[in-house]
Amino acid sequence: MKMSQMYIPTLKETPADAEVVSHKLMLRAGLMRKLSSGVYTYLPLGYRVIKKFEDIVRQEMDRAGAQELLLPALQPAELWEESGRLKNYGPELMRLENRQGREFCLGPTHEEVITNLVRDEVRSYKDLPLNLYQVQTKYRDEIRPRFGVLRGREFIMKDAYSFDTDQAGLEESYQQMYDAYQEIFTKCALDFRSVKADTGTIGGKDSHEFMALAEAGEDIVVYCEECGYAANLELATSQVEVEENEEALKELTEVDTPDATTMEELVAELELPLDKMIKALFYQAEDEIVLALVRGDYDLNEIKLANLLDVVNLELAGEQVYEELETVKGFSGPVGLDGQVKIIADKLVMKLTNVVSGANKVDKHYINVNPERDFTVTEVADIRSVKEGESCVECGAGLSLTSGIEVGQVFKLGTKYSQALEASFLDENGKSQPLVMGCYGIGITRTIAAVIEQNYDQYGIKWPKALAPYMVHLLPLGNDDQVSDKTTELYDQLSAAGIETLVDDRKERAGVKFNDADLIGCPIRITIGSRSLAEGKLEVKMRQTGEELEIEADQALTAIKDLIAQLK
RNA sequence: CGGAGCAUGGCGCAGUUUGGUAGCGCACCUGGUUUGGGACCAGGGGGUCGCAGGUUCAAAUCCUGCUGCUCCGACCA
Repeated sequence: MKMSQMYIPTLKETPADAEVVSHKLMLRAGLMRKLSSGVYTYLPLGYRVIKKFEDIVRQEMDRAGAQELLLPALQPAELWEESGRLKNYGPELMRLENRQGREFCLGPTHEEVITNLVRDEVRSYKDLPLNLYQVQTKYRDEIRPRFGVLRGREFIMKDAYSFDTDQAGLEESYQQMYDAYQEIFTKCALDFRSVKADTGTIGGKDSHEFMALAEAGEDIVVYCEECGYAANLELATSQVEVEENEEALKELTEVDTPDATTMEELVAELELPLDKMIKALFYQAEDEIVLALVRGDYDLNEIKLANLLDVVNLELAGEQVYEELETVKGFSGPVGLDGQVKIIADKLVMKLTNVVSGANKVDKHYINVNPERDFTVTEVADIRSVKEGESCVECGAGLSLTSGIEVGQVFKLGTKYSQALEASFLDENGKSQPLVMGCYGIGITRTIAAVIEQNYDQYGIKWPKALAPYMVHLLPLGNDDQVSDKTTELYDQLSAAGIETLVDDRKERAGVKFNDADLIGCPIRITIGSRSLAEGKLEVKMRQTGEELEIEADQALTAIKDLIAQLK
């Protein structure tokens, strides 16, 4: 393709509102433009990359036995009412109304629609297993879109749904998808990990996320180098050694702690370490009030708490809760509240001796608080977030934490949707059974951004072979006839060989062409200049490695094929 | 939703404090010179200063309301 005929609006300056690398480079390299917050137009070059990735995904999905279809983005709200998610999905769901006042939503995911389809069409176990997928634009009414395409209101996703007769079938379908995902992300040369994950509002039992490791990621991956354990921080667990404390129990005493409403202030006021304190947080867990306790040096893990309580909506309690329980924000604690409210304590809290907690009075805390003696709890559980260096539950080695971008997730849904939407089939005995489902998503646009986050330098993008918009970028320099003849000849040869090639035939100076080539990031750049051409040579620069070499002009095609074979 | 900020030509910004006929760089168009890492000279086009009110002889500038966007937080398949 000739650059003079293609719309590739590169930017010399970085747009002011771009924060992360992938966002900046996608704008600068002319891959996309913003229409409004979290909504982007994909320009020809960007759309090429998207199609490249979609094709890899399609190829692997088809290979795994899934069939492509296309479901509507516009969905009737009743369907979501039926599954119970109209409420549970909450404000994230992009809702709209037509002129008759009929309610619709724009699909953030398609469990309802696909289940609705399948319940009408699949009657017999003979039709199963079935795996259907689509590549589609999804919508989420994000409170705050950010990081370009990493968190948008509109984004492209591949989603697949499997239907099986029983749990064993689901396990198999799940494994097939899991393996396909490994294949897909490996082909993109992504540095990724599959991790155990929470299922959130999608629901279901087991789930894995595929995480591209990158600074810009909004998720935290906890992993063990020794045994390969890996989980999202949302549900990661660890072992923590606690020394048996032989200390004698001291008398519970109320002390003055003026204005010490945070853990840090309390540490300063009482001159005691964080691990000698109990952090007490009130939560509104749907209809119930819960007091959650963690050791002072830990963060409470809300996902773990929500899962333990089996609620979808969990948020920090409001002012009226403190009034009802006659306690004070910043000075709350479990002493005296047991029996009045459900108290969930982290395991580590129960091992504490003579520690500090709020006295439920303004400017007062208790010292020498002891679990069991001074308060009892409803339940003891793991509700803290793992910290770096703690021991792996599988093998005992030290755990590491790193940030990741979630590029894919697989779920064992089970019968959640098939029961809610009454999607069943007749088994061998003529008995009606709910379909056993799985669902499997890949964020197409997000993966592109993740790939850029892992492959760039100060000059621009360094595309891996599989996603490069063009494999070869020809840069003819000057308006020498020999140069343009050689360029045309090589372009024709490459095209005939099926090698996608971009030719910078613009009337631009060398510097402009070099800089745009670095920015766009095609793996192989070939400079055709009169200087080296006089010696029968072409200059090659490999974008991924920065390696520069010369090749014989009349053997160029063979040499380029070899170079392509070496690319990652 | 809480806090902060921004909105001036396609992009990046100055001008707003102290009201007086809208400017710079890049990009774009024309001509010329250049031509291997974002050229130079000369000329040129392009802006209801986010929107709506108000104050004033006079508003990009002051006041009120609204909208959009960005950042921090909360939230988040």
